[in-house]
Amino acid sequence: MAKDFVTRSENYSEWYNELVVRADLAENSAVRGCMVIKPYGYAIWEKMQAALDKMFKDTGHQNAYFPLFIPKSYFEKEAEHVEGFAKECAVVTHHRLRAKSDGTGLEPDPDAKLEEELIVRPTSETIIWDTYRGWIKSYRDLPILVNQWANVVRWEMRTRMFLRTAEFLWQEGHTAHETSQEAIEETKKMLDVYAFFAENFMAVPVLKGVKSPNERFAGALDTYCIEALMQDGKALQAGTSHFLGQNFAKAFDVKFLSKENKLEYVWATSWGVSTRLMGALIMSHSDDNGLVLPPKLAPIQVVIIPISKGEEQKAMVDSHAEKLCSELRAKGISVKYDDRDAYKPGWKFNEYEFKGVPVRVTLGARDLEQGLIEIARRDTLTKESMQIEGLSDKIEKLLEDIQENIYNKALHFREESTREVNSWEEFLVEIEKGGFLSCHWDGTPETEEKIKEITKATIRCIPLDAKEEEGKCIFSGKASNKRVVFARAY
RNA sequence: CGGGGUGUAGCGUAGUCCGGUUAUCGCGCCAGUUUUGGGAACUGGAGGUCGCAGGUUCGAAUCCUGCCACCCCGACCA
Repeated sequence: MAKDFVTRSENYSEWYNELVVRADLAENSAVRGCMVIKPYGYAIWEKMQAALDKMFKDTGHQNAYFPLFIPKSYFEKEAEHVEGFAKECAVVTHHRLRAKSDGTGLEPDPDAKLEEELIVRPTSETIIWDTYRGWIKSYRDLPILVNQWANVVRWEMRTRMFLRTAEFLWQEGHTAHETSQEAIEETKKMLDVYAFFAENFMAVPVLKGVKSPNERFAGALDTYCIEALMQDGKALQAGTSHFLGQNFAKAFDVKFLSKENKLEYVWATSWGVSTRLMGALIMSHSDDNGLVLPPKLAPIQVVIIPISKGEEQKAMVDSHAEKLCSELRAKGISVKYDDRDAYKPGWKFNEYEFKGVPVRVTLGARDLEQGLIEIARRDTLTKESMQIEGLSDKIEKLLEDIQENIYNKALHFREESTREVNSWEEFLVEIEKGGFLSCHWDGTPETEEKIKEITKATIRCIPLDAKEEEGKCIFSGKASNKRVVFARAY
């Protein structure tokens, strides 16, 4: 049991904050709203990046890099876009500091004021579309399929590590196409990539859908999203893929000559996932004993802990450990042998349990004399004695089992937290219990806005697989032909 | 940005109302010895601008003023 660790039921948000720090994932920095991602947390992010990056490249995308700074005037070119982001921009006004006249420190040098302020990018559509104008002249230049791994800044009022920080890491794909249809296909394709990643790597089941107009990205015609459900019953938007139409092409005058020799505006998409995925990962699987990681993203998949008395036993345990490590590494499994003398086995058990290492192997001199070892799995907290022969094969299989088990557990939770609601009275009761509520909605922003005002619940998405069904809006009673998903969200 | 709360060692804290020796205790840290199957024990030791800046006072962690940071609840959001 984790000592002095608050439980989820006692205080969910305190549980989350403490978990992030105690599992050594990240800590608050001296800079307001910005966190330090620590090596263990960053290692998880690197595994996420590697898997996503491969999928982007397998679907034909290339990486590139655009400037951190964007001239202010670029934001003025797309009206909806600027309205969405203006309130949370960091602005660079000077390029030099000088000593204050009273000797108390530094101040921006008035002589070094920028003629035009630079915005620290909150997202890169504007600078990228300004650049694309120079790249695109003909249909032969299309499509452009580019992704960028970067940091962005959004000056948020209230921040929480991984879920909402003023600076965060992400990737943003920006593609340019000849036709509307091709751009929409790209938007959906990348949504599928995200959903596949969430479910198969993170072991987090997600709902694929389209945002209602209220929740749409600033400047998009359609925003597709994946929505996950956290253990406290709140929804988390885990990734978005936008169909931008010709909005940015028009704002930045990006045209191409078609096969028919007609000058046309380019069709665009953008899509992104961020370090917020770390928050989704943490909140989906972890328990009152600490972090639980899916094997596919765990920096350490197997930890080996030795127990011995005296030099002779230690040598024997060491040699078994060495053999097991090399067998596991040959299978591409990341393994750590923790033979530090400074900590006792019990201490290490708790340490790795808290950090979510999927499999623990205890190599004890007493067991080894009988050819046995002990395997503990983090997801179920169960232990089992096994014969040492063929151990690496069993561990390989076990890692697959754990990956599947935590996905199924999360899926089961989501299914049991998703229910159909057919009346306003019922909605008011059910929304308090958390989870996804599948309801009829009249399709108007006014209704959505009122429901949000009264209950804090928003439409998370209109599921892509929603079936046609006659019904009445839970709020207005007007006709509706499909159900949408409501929830309170992060 | 509005409402509420909190700042004392790396972390958690006592002391603050009612100013007065060398700022309390636990964890952690360092050294040594004994230990090792679910967070080891003993002995010794290091570590403090009491959030910051002013002020009142013989004397301030304690009283006053201003500022800053963080947490919770709202509005906003990947």
